[in-house]
Amino acid sequence: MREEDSNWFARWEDELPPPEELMPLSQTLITPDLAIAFDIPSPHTPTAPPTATPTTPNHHLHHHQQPQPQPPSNPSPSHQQQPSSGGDFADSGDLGSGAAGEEPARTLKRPRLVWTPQLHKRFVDAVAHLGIKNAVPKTIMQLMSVDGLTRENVASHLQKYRLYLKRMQGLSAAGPGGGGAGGGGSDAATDHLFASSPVPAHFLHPAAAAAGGRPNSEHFLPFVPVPAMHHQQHHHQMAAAAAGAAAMQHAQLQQQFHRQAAGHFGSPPNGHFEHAFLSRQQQQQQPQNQQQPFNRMGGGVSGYVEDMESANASGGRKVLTLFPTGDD
DNA sequence: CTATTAATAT
DNA sequence: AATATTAATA
Repeated sequence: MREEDSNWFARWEDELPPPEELMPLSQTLITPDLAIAFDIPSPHTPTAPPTATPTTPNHHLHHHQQPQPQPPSNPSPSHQQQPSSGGDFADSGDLGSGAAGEEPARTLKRPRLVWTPQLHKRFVDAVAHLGIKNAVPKTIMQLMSVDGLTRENVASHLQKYRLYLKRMQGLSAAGPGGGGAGGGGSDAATDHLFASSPVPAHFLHPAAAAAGGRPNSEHFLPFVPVPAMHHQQHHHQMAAAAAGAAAMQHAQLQQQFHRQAAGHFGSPPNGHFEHAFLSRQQQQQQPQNQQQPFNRMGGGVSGYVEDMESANASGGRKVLTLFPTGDD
């Protein structure tokens, strides 16, 4: 137990690849152009959209970072969204009456971020590396270097993560002595995702860490090898990846999901996954056009992941799934 | 004014 | 339930 404490950070670097090697993390941003092209509607129907047209989960939006007006250079025919049977474009008709006459297209809403175990791991590593003190959203986000990740994303996750930690501490301290039924488990269905990554000891036993060895970096570790974001604007640029690589990732992801979130969208009859990933995508400044040949690969992988789940009353939900650096 | 956290909404 | 968004506060 203690030993781990002593070297937990010795290997963190091992797990966290330097930015130089920072594997092509990927970001998953919807392509505004695509959306616009498709006339993604912004149904101002706050009250339950009708039955059909689930593809219009948009309401209003207002905030931050979305890379510049994504170069429309993506008029590419990569419409391979969902091979739903031919001519399914029918639904793009005029979805949401509002679409016409409004220009919500410009302001696109970002798909929900899906915290994959990998992402979460990066998160935990970053938090651990920073130490509870500095583990604030912004810093974590920077350390994670996951392009596309926003501060709010991290903040939200952090909030939940803290709750999880607390829950664990409570259980640990008070002793699960309860019958077990009411106590709630630290693993299993209660915290599926969180349980998948080991929580650094100091997080659970801050006292012990402080009292004994204090592996907390807190002051050393120059980290932040990340390009650094100066303002609050990221630039996302899509780079075309090798089709093979992308395909592989795709396959991997599917596998992963099958074993990890198998209960989420793996098996449901109406659950489908159409995940795609990008490749290199750090914050770089590039001419606003110059999009690579994009993913016109045979597989049909898009630069972002767009998945709709009709399992929710929310209607269509786009899911953004970032991809981990591949170290794991 | 910006970032963080807590609360709340979807 | 998992994330997002808002509100209040530091």
